[in-house]
Amino acid sequence: MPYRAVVSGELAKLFGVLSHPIRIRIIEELKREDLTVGALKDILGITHAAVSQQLSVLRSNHLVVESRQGRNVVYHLRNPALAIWIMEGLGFILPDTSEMEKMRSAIKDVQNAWGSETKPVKAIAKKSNTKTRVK
Amino acid sequence: MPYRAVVSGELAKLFGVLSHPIRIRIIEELKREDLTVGALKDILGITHAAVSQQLSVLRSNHLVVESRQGRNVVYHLRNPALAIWIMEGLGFILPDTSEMEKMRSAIKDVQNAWGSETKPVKAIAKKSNTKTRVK
DNA sequence: TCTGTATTTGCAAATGTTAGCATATCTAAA
DNA sequence: TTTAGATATGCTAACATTTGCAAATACAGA
Repeated sequence: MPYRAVVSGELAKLFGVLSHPIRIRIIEELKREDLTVGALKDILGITHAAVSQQLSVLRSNHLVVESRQGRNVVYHLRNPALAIWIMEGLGFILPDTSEMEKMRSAIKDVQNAWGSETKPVKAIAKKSNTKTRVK
Repeated sequence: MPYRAVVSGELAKLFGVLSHPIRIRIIEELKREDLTVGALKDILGITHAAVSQQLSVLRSNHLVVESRQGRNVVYHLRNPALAIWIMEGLGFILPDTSEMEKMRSAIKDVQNAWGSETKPVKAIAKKSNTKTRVK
């Protein structure tokens, strides 16, 4: 039954794609509304190259989909449920005791924020760091 | 509102912990039953050092808990719901067209396997390779 | 229509950092 | 001493980040 190895490998790859704060942030923002590279650059406060590069990772792994709109490229989540699933992962985080309370309140804030900011099923909307290691 | 950065960082760290096939496999096996390092070594077919190393990553991130039993060390999931949540991530995997069908059936197999092998909800019980890159 | 320019995005290379593996050594319990 | 685990070290490969440049498009002017 080698399928276990295959599937755990695919899952690991998915988790690898998500193991970057900027990519998490991008997904978080795309849950609210479809955005261009420029808009994400402003929201996240990073260079366009950084945004584009992280988007290319998400794109090549089919988590986001692009669609050109004139000179802009608008990105949206292929499966919006992804953002919800990601947020559920908060339940498995056990913060360090030092940062415990800060994290607890932060998690609650985000849970509230994500809960209220429901993405309007919308049409063609148009406007507008850190490193993470394991050991 | 810097909490977004804090939380996305914590989430990214969690995903980083899970971005390794062996660690996924370990969680998968620990969902069925608590296991020792030696047992995991046999099941996964890797060296005890490799098992111990990956367990230390899981342990330092509070995903698994150890308990000595004589000369053995038994590991179990801190929160068994973690395994279920991980499996839900399969829904966001879009396999390459080449491997499409193989993956589809593999995913179904695993979903079935995980579905049936339910770990007894038990109380305070006390008993008893590949690399993954993103781009 | 054609041309030049600014805007937006993608892509590639260079550099620094880190994870994973294999091997070996070390510690704890019986 | 033996068995089960944990940890340290060196090597390799992959990742993150920045910088620069190329491609595509829109728009203004002739």
